[in-house]
Amino acid sequence: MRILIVEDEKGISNFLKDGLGEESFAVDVAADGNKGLELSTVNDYDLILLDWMIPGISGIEVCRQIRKSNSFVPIIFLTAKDTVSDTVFGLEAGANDYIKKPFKFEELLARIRVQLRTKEGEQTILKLGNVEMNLETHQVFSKLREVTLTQKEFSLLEYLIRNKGKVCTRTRIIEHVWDMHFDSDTSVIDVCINFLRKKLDDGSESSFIHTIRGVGYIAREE
Amino acid sequence: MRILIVEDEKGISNFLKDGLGEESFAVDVAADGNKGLELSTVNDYDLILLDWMIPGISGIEVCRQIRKSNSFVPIIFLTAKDTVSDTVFGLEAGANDYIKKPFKFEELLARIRVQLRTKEGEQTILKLGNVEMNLETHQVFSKLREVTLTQKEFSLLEYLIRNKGKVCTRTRIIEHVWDMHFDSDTSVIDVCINFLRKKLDDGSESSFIHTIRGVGYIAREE
DNA sequence: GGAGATTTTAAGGTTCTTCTTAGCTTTATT
DNA sequence: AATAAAGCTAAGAAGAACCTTAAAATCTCC
Repeated sequence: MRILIVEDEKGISNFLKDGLGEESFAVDVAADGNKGLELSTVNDYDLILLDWMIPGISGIEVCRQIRKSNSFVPIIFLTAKDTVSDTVFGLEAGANDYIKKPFKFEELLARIRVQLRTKEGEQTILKLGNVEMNLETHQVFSKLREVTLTQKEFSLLEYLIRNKGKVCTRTRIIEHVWDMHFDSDTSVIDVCINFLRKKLDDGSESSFIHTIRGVGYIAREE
Repeated sequence: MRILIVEDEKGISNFLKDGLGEESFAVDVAADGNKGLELSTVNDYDLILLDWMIPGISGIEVCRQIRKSNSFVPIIFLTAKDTVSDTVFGLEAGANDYIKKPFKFEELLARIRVQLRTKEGEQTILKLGNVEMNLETHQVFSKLREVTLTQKEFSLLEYLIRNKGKVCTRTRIIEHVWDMHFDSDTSVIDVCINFLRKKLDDGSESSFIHTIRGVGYIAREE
């Protein structure tokens, strides 16, 4: 799960980044509106935390722009104000929720979970054949035995399983899991796939991650 | 499906070439305006990606020239700028769409698909007689039995089936399935057709890929 | 700041794809 | 029936893509 924080006050953004990191979200931070908008177009976030008052383009305008580009990513406003008109403005601009500063971290977390749940349809467990991954606890089981995966391995597996039955091209994988955009000459994917297969396959059996030569990989049952 | 990329930054053009290759497009690259214009007159592309700022003739001028020669090939501009006037200029010069750098690869892909009118969901499965190909999973079935094809075999089959009932001349096949650097005096097609027939036909029956002597091939039911 | 873990790079080996070649078969023409 | 042209097939060479491993670089957490 990947979250973008658009917030100029270093104190708050660090606090959020650390807190959310501990909850095992991948977190990016943008310190102003322009940067925030750019990151949100380039990357694929599961949720965006947007401060109302930021340098550059205002939060509300960032929100409007994102919606204009046909993205339905959940957006939660962080606002110091609490007037009715502001709230209305925010929701009209396409926000899903807002929280008034100062807030308790637990409360924010609860609201984030609400947004992600409606988006994911309560899906915290992904399954494919013998492999089961719990997104909340970050645990992975293969044939009921627990397997320890690193961050990268975990996201790669998550991407493959979310797209099970479809080919994941190398380019798509690099974009979604590594967040690289114009770097085609790398073999990180091969290595990471290698690790995954080693950790998840029980020796004899052939991998459920199939290679499609010249294209990419696909996760398939059976 | 064949695409021309006119782009001087090696990093970007390589990235695009690889990514589109994985989506089973045949891709040519031109590093400047003159080369781009030349290739576009010599070859028959299904779509052109045109960078705005390139050495030699500018992207916009290339676009104008192509249109002047009465070609209606879809053109998508890659642009770093985003002012209204630039967009207007581009569209006036005859572009069909434009995308602002930096962009997500999949967004570009979506726009390409729109131009080629092969929207996802509509055409992910191609059928002809007993043969069925799923473009998303890269799987091919013949009489319900799965068959493994290589990249080239896959693209060739795709081209034949997309044009089912029509004669595909050798020249067209070479142009659309292979990329440039090809002398006409080669028998790659024969060989590839041969493989396809072997893999897809169940022995006794005659192939659904018919040879038209002196012209090319045609895929026909029954 | 250092130890350990993670991630990336690099290189060699292996496998698979693609292309070429060449001899053979079919078809068309005289 | 002979000849030529076009296509078919098989086998092998060249090349690309992938796998594997190890070591280097980077990140994390005391």
